[in-house]
Amino acid sequence: MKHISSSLCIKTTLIKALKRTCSSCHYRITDLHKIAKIKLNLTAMEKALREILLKAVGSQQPEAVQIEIETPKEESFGDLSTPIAMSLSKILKKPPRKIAEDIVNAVQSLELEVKSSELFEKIDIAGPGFINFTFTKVFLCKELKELLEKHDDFLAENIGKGKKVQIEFVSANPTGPLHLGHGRGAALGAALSNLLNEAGYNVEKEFYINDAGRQVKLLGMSVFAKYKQSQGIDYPFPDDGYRGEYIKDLSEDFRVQGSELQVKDDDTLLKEITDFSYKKMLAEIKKDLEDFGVLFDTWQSEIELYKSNAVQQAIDDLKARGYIFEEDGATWFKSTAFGDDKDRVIIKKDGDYTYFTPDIAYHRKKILKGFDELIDIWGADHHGYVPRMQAVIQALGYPKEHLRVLLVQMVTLLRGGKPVQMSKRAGEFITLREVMDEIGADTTKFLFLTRRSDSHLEVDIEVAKAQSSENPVYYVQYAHARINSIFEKARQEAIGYRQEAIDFNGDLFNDEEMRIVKKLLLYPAMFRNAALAHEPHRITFYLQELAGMFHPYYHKHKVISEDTEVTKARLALCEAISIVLKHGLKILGVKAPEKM
RNA sequence: GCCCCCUUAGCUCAGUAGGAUAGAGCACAGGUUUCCUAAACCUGGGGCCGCAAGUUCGAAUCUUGCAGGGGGCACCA
Repeated sequence: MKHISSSLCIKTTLIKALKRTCSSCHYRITDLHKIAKIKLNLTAMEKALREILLKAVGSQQPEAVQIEIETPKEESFGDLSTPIAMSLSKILKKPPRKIAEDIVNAVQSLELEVKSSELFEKIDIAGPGFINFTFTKVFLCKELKELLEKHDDFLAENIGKGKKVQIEFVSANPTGPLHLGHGRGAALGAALSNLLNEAGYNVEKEFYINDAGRQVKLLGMSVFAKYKQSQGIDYPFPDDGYRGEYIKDLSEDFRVQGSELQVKDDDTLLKEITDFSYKKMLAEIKKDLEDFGVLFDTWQSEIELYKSNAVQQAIDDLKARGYIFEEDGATWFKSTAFGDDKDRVIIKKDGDYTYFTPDIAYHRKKILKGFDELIDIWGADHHGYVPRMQAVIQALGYPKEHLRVLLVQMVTLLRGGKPVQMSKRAGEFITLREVMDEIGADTTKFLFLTRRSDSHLEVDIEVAKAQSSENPVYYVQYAHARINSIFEKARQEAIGYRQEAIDFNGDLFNDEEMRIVKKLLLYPAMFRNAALAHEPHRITFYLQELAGMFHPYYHKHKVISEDTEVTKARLALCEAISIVLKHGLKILGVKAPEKM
C-alpha cells in the first residue's frame, strides 16, 4: 500500500488554507470538481493569484486555473500534494519551483483557526514543482476521533441532498430462472442503491416485468407443448421455445395443480398454462432475489402499462411533440432527431407494437414520477439500445443524462480453472440459485462487485468455496471478526475502554498505526467518488486494501498489552477500522460477521 | 460494411477526469503457530501499460491510425 492519502475533511482543510491564501482578493472556491480528484475551479481566484503570484511578472490574467489536490505516489512525499505550480508555470511564465515557493510562503503566513504549524508537519517542494503537505499526528488523530464519534456522518458525505433517484435492475423476463448475469446485475443494483442511499439520495429500486411480450407467449407455448407430449399427444415444440428442464417441471406442476381437469379447448388451456407458467417463474425469481438479499421497492408490470393506457398516452405525447410519423404502413419514432442511427418502428405494419413501444411508455412513466435521475442496469448485449432510449428521454424534454445506463458484462463461471459450458439454446445455463447454494449469497455478491461492471468477470467456483486467503470475501470479513474478538478479550479482561477518555494527540501511535489512520481518513473521499461515479467496486477494493493493512498489523502488534494507555489507543484504532469495514460491507450487501 | 467496449505481471484485474520510480490478489518458491482466531503473517522473482504517431512541462490515462478479442447493427425480444 503505497498510496497514503487523507480524507475529504483533510482536503477541505487544505483547500481552506489555499483559499485563504488568496482571501485578500475575493477569491471564491466555486465548484468542487465532480469526480475523484478534488479539483477546485479557481476562476474566481484569478485576480488574487495574479496579485499574489503574478505581481512581479505582470503578465495577462490567467484563465480558469484549477487547483488539483492529489495523493502522492510515494508515502515519503507527504499526505497530499498539488501540482498547481506546474500548471501555473506556463501562464505565469515563471519556473514552477519559484511559484511553489511563493505559495508555500503564503500558506505558512496564514492565520487559520488552527495554526499552520499545528496543521502541517511540513510543507515541501519536490520534483519539478510539486508541493507536498504532510499533516501533523495531532491533526490526524483529531480526525480519527471525529470518525469514532460521528460514524456514518463522518464516512458518508451527503451529496445527494435528498434527490430522488430510481434504479431499475435485473428486470429478467419471467420465462426462466435467474442466471449468473442477472445475479451480477442484482448485486450491482443493490450495492449502488445502498451506496446512493448512504450518500443522501432518495432511492427507489424497481423491477420491470416483461409479462406482456412474445417471450412470455413462447414460454406458454413451450410448456403447453410439453404438457401435450406428457399426455402422449405428438404436439410440435415451438422453434424458438424454451428448452430447459424447468419447462417440463412447469408442465408437471400445472398438471398436479389440476386446473386442466375441466375439459377445455386448446386456446383456453394455452392461456391458462401461459398464465400459470410466467407467474410461477416470477415467484421463483422473487424468491431467488430475496434469498440473495436483494429487495425491490416496486415491481412494474408491462401488462399494467397497457391496461392503464400508458402505452397509448406515450405515443400520443410523442406525437404531440412532433416525433412520430407514418411510413411504409408503420408508425415510427424519430429517434434520429437525437443522434440515434436510425428511426425506430413503434407500431408494425401488422398493427402490433414493437418491443420498444412499451419501453417508451415505461420510461415516460418513470419521468412522470418525478425522479431527478434514472438509472437502468442492462446486460452489455443491450448497449445498442441506449441511444434510442436516451432519444426518448430527450424527446420528452429532458437531457439525455437524465437516464444513465450502466452496462453489465457477462459472467464466466469456472470450475477448477475451466469454463463451464453454457448453451442458452439447449437451455443449459448456470442459475444464480445453484451458485448461491454452493458458495453462499455473501460470497457471490462480493465477487460480483470485485470488478468494474463493464468488464468481463470470471468466477472460479473452487476459489469461491475456498476458506483461505485465495478468497477475498473472507479476508475482509475475517478482519472484522478478528477485531470483534479483540474486543471480546478486552471485555473479559475488564479493560475500561471509552473513546472519549482517550488522549488523541498521536503520541501513542507508531508509524504503522498512523498509516492505517490515514487510510481510514481516506474513506470519505473514496466513498464520495464511488457514489459520484456510480461504481460500488471501489468500495470492494478499498476494503481489501484496509484488511490488507490490518492483518499484518494485527500479526505484528498486540493490541491488548500491559500498557493500558497504548492498549486503549489501539482499541480505538481497531474500533475505527471495524466501523469502516462495517460501513463498506453494508453497502456491498455483505455481512460483517462477529465470529468466523 | 458501419457503430460501441476491451487490450496493464504467468492468470484475474485496479489504476482515483494528464502528474513524481506503474499497483493488488492469485499462481510459483521458501519460511512463521506456547500468542487478541493460521479463514492469518513474512521473504522472493516478476512489466515494450497491444503497436505507431500526435497533443504538452508531463500520457497507461487525451487524439488519430493499425492489429487482436467481445458485443451490437430487425416492422425480434
